[in-house]
Amino acid sequence: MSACLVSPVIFVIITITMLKTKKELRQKIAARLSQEFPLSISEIELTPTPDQKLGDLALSIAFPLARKLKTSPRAIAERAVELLAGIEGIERVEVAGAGYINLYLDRKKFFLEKLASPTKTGLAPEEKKIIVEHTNINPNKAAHVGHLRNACLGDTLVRCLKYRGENVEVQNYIDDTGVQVVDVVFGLMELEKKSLADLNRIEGKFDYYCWDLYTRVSRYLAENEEARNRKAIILKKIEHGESPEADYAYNVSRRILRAHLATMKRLNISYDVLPCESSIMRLKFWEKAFSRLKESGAIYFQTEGENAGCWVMKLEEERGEREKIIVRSDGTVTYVGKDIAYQMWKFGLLGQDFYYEPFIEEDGRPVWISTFTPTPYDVHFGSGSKVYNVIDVRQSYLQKVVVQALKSLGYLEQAERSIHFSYEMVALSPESVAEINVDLSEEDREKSFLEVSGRKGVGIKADDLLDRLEEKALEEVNRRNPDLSLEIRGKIARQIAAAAVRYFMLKYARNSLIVFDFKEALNFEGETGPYLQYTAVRLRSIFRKFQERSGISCVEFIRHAQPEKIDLSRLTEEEARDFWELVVLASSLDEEVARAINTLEFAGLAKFTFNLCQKFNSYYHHYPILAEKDAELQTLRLMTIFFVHEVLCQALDLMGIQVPEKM
RNA sequence: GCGCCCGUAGCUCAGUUGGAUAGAGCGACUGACUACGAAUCAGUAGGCCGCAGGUUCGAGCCCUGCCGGGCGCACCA
Repeated sequence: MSACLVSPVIFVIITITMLKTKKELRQKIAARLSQEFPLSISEIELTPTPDQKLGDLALSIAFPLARKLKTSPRAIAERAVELLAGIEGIERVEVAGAGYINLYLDRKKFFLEKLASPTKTGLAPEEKKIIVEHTNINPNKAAHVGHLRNACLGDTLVRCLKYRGENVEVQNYIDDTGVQVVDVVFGLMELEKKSLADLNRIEGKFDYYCWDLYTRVSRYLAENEEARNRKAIILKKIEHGESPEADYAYNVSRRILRAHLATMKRLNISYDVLPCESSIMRLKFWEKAFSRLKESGAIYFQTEGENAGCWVMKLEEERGEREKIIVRSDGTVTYVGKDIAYQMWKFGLLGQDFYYEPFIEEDGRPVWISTFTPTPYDVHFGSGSKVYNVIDVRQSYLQKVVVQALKSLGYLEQAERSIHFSYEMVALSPESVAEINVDLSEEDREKSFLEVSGRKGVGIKADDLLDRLEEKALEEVNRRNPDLSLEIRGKIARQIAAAAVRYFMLKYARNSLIVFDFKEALNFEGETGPYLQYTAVRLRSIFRKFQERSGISCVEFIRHAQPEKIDLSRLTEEEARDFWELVVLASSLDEEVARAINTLEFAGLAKFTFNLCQKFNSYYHHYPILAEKDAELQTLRLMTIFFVHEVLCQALDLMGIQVPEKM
């Protein structure tokens, strides 16, 4: 809530005990109805009505009951209405249509309760410690838009979990010894003949430099078979920490990692710890996991067929003979194997931890990186009770293998609590590809969208996108607020650019493939991040002007207003409707967050925030606030938009969107 | 071939676990700034919810079969 203008706590005194949650209401309803009907609380579902005229909440239990009891739904609904009379906080109950039971809330009570604590009412933590792993970009090239989707989803999950009160640890796994890094090392050593000292003399954006080098190496390796053997030797040396190859890998991966962290910082995304694959290898996490997997029979040695000489695993619920190779015939472990060891460590099942040292400092707090040699720092990570892995849908099969390994080892609970937060990939529209100067094959040219490929250099770099957004935002800010200092204008432009990206990545359901298009991503109007920011800025502008004109802050003013004097019947029918719609919508943030976490669907949270802004903008357009002469009306409207503002700020914060001071 | 996902307005997408009259944004067309900020608002047009069956009081949502598209099924990560 630090992003907000005012404190969320207002001291409105409410004498009557209020209905805290929908759950309580359901319990009360169940208690009443079960006197006469065969019902349990799980069957009591309160859904919003399609129209405010039909009340606020609807029960449709009369339909299934009518079937069971062989009477008409209408008759049941009528009896139910009698039974439900006089529940606290419910003004009245009515039958509608063929047998819907509609509840009308006591508006004044409801509003005052919400105003007293605008955010954070019903949610409570459910886990001891939650680990969220996201971003995980190979440290061999610049971050691209696909990575942004991962990081935005992951970071929003983190923020929502923290809002629920969870203890969350954010991990960003660094595959610093994998083949992708090796490719770049190969390019530097073999193609460019650069010494380690030369590396440090490379000017400009190092991640961009490697982006190009990586595609060159990929092409070279595809064309030169003998070179692949030389690359394999480099890979082995890096895994065993031999000089100078390992030094190259270290140098490249750390430098690019810094670039990635800087990119994510532009989006207000940060991490607690950076576990490295090099640490997993050198501390022999895998060996430990391997012996356990062998003992339990989770994996077995294949002696015949095409997988002869490999350690393999089978997926339980899979038919057929398909085996997943965990250890190759040359004795080296595959990526999945390392991932199994890593997942075990996350749950604290290895009985061993990394060593850590500070890598960079963000907001006065160190971001720790794992090491394989002892350090003087007494910090520990891992040992979560629940783990979310944010990885795109293409890795579903491998994630299943990891979970299967936990199951086979007897860690059923941990297997149950290993959540693959999967989402569809980001592809590129032909128009966007045309802007980045890559030569495409005939085949690719035919497609309606193109998959991002680091190897081919097909991708929109995250920093390029952010730069373009900032540039465009700055133009707008310069035009609208020319009197602000250059520094402030720059800051606002950066905030707008970040909001545009974050909202863009969130507004699509996770199963929806995003075909990235510059025209859409660069839009600041309509359903976009800047629209949300603009709404919040206007709200604050009203509060600021209120204070300038009245000499008292909005919070103070509301604190001294006497709630019992609020008279909703003074509103016209139209205003009463608009007021109530706004209040009911704003009151559902908790539900939205709970749903987002449960379904891992953050598009709903994004749409909720957007709808709230739309409703507010419309309300604001219709009803004067500062210009309102009637003091009572003004107070009520001020209270209303104050409540909306609190909720809006909280929602924006959950999406990592900041509110600029001006726009 | 097997597995997972997706087909909703011209375009891009929502649709709260099966509820009442299918919603937004963009684009198109009309209107509204001597300002509580027009990055806004008010309005118009635009739909066999891929097709065909089924389940039931009720289906965009569940089941089956087609049609069309995407992804995965590496001793790559």
